[in-house]
Amino acid sequence: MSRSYGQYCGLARALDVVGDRWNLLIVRQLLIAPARYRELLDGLPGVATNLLTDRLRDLETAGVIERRLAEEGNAVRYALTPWGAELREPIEGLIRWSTPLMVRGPGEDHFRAGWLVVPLRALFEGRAAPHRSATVGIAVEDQLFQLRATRSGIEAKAHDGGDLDAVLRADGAIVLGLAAGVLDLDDTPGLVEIEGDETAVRAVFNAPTPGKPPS
Amino acid sequence: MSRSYGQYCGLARALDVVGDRWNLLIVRQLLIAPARYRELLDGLPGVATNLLTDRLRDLETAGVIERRLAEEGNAVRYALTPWGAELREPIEGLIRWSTPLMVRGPGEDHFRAGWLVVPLRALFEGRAAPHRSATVGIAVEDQLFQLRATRSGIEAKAHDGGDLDAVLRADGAIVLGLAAGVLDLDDTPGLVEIEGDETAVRAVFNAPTPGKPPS
DNA sequence: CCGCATCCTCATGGATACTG
DNA sequence: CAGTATCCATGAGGATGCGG
Repeated sequence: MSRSYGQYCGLARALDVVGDRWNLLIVRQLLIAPARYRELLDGLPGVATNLLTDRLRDLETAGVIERRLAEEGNAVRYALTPWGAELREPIEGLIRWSTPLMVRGPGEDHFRAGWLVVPLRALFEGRAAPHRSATVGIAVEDQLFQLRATRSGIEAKAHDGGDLDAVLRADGAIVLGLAAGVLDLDDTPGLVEIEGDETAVRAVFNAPTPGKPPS
Repeated sequence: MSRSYGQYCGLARALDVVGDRWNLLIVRQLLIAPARYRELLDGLPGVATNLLTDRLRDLETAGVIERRLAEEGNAVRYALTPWGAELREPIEGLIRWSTPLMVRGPGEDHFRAGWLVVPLRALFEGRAAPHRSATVGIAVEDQLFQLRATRSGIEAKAHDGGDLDAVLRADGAIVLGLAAGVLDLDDTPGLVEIEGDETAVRAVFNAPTPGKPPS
């Protein structure tokens, strides 16, 4: 555990628990689904093994995550506690805030399709959708499309002006007409399954109240 | 600036900007009010002067804060940009999440009355109040009182069962019957003024959906 | 005084190799 | 597979200096 701020302030005490490097990204992975150690390593490109181990221990003793022993032999599975799962709200807030940082595209950054689960749930299931409209852009094989979620439903159009069929199915899956894949958002904690090349799907999110890009 | 996560994920890119130590606490201070360098030092007990300088530069180049030259001579004043001010939402989320960490009281931690501005605004002005009820406990000279904000107004009662007068005035100030002080929340970015001993006021917040304390 | 810049020490993070 | 152990680079924290 890192050094405490020593401040009687909710934000400071929250950061004492989840403010260390990698901690919130670990929570992001477990918001997608409970995972094994190896799955976490793969979903957190760049993390060192000793750091992941340290952070998992810290988060466990803090009560954010828990180790579950699968009935199958001795396999360990990490999952969020109910309190840890409540980090979804501030994490979704940070994701909405990050919009101006996403519009420049992925560049050389790593990408995992599973990362789409959290913002997609924020936009289509969360509180943002019923309250105010939101737009999600999905780039499929270098073409950019926009999905706009309003109270009346989901509209889709190509970024260049042409229209596109997109359906939010009754079972919660989003099917793009270009058949890039099926995003399955049915049950908590949510799991994305994408048919075809995983790296073919990129997403750019427009926040409900977008701020100014940092130039 | 610290090392980038190198992940095309909204949370990772947000943390590339505000994830470094002290960054979100600096934003907290500027959510209270624009401030001079010296005021920031006082509102961030424990920060080293070189770190504060570094972080202020990082946040400025990232577009989160800006330096304003007051017309009075050469005084520098730091303030949030519009984009930086949108960090209020995720910060309030983290503060709500931190409730189980606050109930154990301040202990040896530092305290500044100004820190109350952010959560109080979250509870009484923000989205939490109209949507669902919230309870704020304020400890005044070792006595604990609870303020409960509902759609119908503000109720107050002593923690031990006795009643207490508390008024949310039309001008936005909260006046406790015990005359501990007046919390003035009138205009953005909000300023707290407390009459009397600053350290006499402590606050414990109950989140709308409180999680389990970490034992 | 204010607003930093420099210096120093030590804890932490990162990459790689290794082990039960 | 699920971590440990090790080594090195970096960053945090405290003290002090310094120009305006």
